[in-house]
Formats: sequence, structure tokens, C-alpha cells
Amino acid sequence: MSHTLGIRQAQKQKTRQALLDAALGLLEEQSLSSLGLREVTRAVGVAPTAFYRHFRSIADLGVALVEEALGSLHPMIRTTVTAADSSEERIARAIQLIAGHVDAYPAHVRFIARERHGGVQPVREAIRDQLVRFAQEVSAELAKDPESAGWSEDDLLMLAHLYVDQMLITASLFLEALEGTAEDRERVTQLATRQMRLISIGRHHWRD
Amino acid sequence: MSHTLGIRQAQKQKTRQALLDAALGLLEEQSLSSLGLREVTRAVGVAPTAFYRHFRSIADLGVALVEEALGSLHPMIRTTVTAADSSEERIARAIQLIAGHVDAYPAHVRFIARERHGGVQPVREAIRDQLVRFAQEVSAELAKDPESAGWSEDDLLMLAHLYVDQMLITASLFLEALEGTAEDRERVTQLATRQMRLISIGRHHWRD
DNA sequence: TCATCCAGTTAACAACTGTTCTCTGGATTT
DNA sequence: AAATCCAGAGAACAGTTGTTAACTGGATGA
Repeated sequence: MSHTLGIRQAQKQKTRQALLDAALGLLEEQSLSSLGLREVTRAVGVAPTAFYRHFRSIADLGVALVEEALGSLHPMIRTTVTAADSSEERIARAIQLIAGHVDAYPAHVRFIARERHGGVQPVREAIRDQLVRFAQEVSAELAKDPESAGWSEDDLLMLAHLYVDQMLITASLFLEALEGTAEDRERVTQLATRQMRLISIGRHHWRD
Repeated sequence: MSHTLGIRQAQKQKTRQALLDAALGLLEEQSLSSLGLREVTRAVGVAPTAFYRHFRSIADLGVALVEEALGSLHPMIRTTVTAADSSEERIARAIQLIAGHVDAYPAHVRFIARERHGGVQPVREAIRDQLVRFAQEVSAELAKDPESAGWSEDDLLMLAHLYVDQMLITASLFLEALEGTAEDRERVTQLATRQMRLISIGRHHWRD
């Protein structure tokens, strides 16, 4: 059911993607609020005014980056939380998944961590919306687990937010460890694993 | 034992503080990496070149802001964790303390949350160092608690980091709720309380 | 085939940036 | 009282920024 794009539309999307990629690269050493429109177009090799054919402003481009970075992550998260194996195995797998994602898309992870509390309001809101969606989805998956018997919806959402925040913290630690040694990364894995374990224990004894 | 500063030194410190205050104000709507030196001096009402009498660069000023925002917080944290009352009361008091701090110094809290993963490396490192110190101090206080019997140093530090991160998340939520209604703030209190409670439960059953 | 469209170009704008060098005048020290 | 110091001012520098307007030329659709 794929409709082949015309030459013009295809070229336009190519340039648009080049702008997004260039911006993401430039954002490794600065924040979005200091990223210049000309800086981005210069990196791509197009005229500054071409930018306006794709985005109204840098903030607009930032919102598009949020969608690119988080939009495709929902199914991955759902299946990770769902999993039918033991709690300990699930933790190990989740952390392995985070580590792998940071390895594969470090710039996206950095962007989200940086701009979650960054200086550009529309981007902050876009990230917050995505994270709220994550928490809702995690909450919905948790509800299916027999261990969630007797849990209120509020408490499930509370736990889901804890998980989502913990995921981001862990991703950020893996990111810092990317330029470090293998031991650095192993230490992050150990730390994150034990923190998740402690939260799981808290979850297990919550109903008391 | 206070040595009265000379007129010149006093005036210099006054200007320096004015620069810090102005910068903090301007940072409510942008990130440090986009803050201009001229922007700051203009807000204070001094010549751009006067900036160099106090800071080598904007990054340098940022590091000074980190010290101002977090430097004086260490004793407060120590005493909060120490506390001799029940776990539930300790949680309520800690969260109340965070809420009060956000009310009193919203710009400082915003600055730390924003620049923790921000685009200016020296500032990121300064914040990280301070947070590591917090975690070490919390860890040292936890070690005194009889409930920490049988805990390894690594595990204490793991828990301490969890507490510190949770504090920052909570502070950030209170900050968002500052412009909201009283119910918004109450909801944050409820959420943070239950998350802390769950972590406490996890801590209590850790040795299993 | 011919008219229309539209992604990207070119040129120009006023406004802004960090940094340098030189200078001033009141505080400080001798 | 005289010499020194030094926080801040002033002017100028080359480079940068976002945004506007009018344009070109290949793809598109009638």
C-alpha cells in the first residue's frame, strides 16, 4: 500500500531529513536554544532561506526531532514491560535494551535528556507529552500483570512514572559512559540493575 | 571574625552578584549556551567589557551559579536524611522541604534542572560533582541508620543516588506546578510521597 | 505541449555578537 | 601627599544572526 513519492516530494523529504540530521549533530555540543538556523543550513549545504520550506523556526524543528527520537519507541517499551519471564530477567533485559538503544542512537538520547528541561517551551512540552504517553502505556501493561492485583490506577501510574524516569536516568548514565571504558559501562549496568531491583522489591511489598 | 571589605572590593562583589542575578533571570526563558555576555551586562546596566572583570566567560559564570545554587544545600540535606522520626514522617518532611525550596528559589532549581544535561560542559561537570557529593553525604547518613545493617557501601551509594535523583525529579515537578493551581501542587506532593514510600519499602526488604 | 507550481537561490537589511585596546577617576597603598 | 592600582567606560573590529523580497529552473498536471 506504499504510494511512491514524486521526484519533487522525495527530494524535499531528503533535504528535510538532512536538516534534522545536521541539527542533531550540532546539538551534541550546545542546546537547542542556541542553535542557529544558518548554522544548520550551512552544515547541510543549502541556502539559509531553504530552511523555511521545511520548518517555521528552530523550535519547530526541535518538535520534529522529539517525534523522531521518541515516536517509534512506544512498541519497544510496551513489549519490554509486558514480557512473561521472571522479574530479574526482565530487569536485565530492559537495561540491556536501554544500553543498546544508547549505543545505536546516542544523539537522540542526548537530545531528549538535554531538552526535557531545556530553554525551548514547545520542545519541552512535546517531550513531556511523549513521556506521559509512555507512562500511560507502561501503566496499562502493568495492569495486566497478576502482581498488580489490588492496585489502584493512580498507584499503577505512579509506579509507571517511576519506571519511565528511571529509564531516562539510566540512558543518560550510559550516554556519559559511552566515551569511557568497558568497566565504566559495566558499573552503570550494575548500578541501574540494583536500583531497578530495589524498585521491584518495593512494588512487590506495596500492598502492606 | 568578619573582615570588613574595602569600598572597592564591596562594590566589585555587588556588581558580580548583579551579574549572577541578571543571568539567572534571563535563564528562565533560554539555556545557558544561548545566553550572551552583552545580554547580561545590558540587564545589569554596565558596559559589556566590565563582564571580564568578574568572569572569563559565560561558562565560568555558569559554574559560579552552580556553586550558588547547590553549595549551601549540603547541611540541609544531611539533617533531612538524618532525622530520628518515623519513615513516613521523614518522607513528608523531606517533600515539604523540597516544595519550600522550590517556592523560595525557583530560578536556581530551574537552572540546575536545565543545565544538568545542558550544552555547556564545565557547568554539567560542576553540577555532577555537586550531586555526587550529595549522594556521598546521604550515603554516609544512611550508614548511621540501624536499618542499614548488613548493607554494603556500594548498595548504600546506589540507594543514595536513587534518593538524590528522586529529589531532583520532585523539585522539577514542583517547579512546573508553580504556575498551576493549588491542586496541581497537591497532586505532585501525593505522587512524590508515594514514590518515596515505594522506594522506602524496597529499602526495607532489600536484604532478602 | 504549455501553464502552473514550488524547493531552493541570491542579495540585502538592520541588529546583534565576543573581544581588543585605550582611557578615566576614585580607592588604595606607600 | 604622591604613586599605584583597578573596576568600569568607550569605541571600534570583523563576523554573526533571522527575515524579507524577488528570482530561477526543473517537476508536475491539464
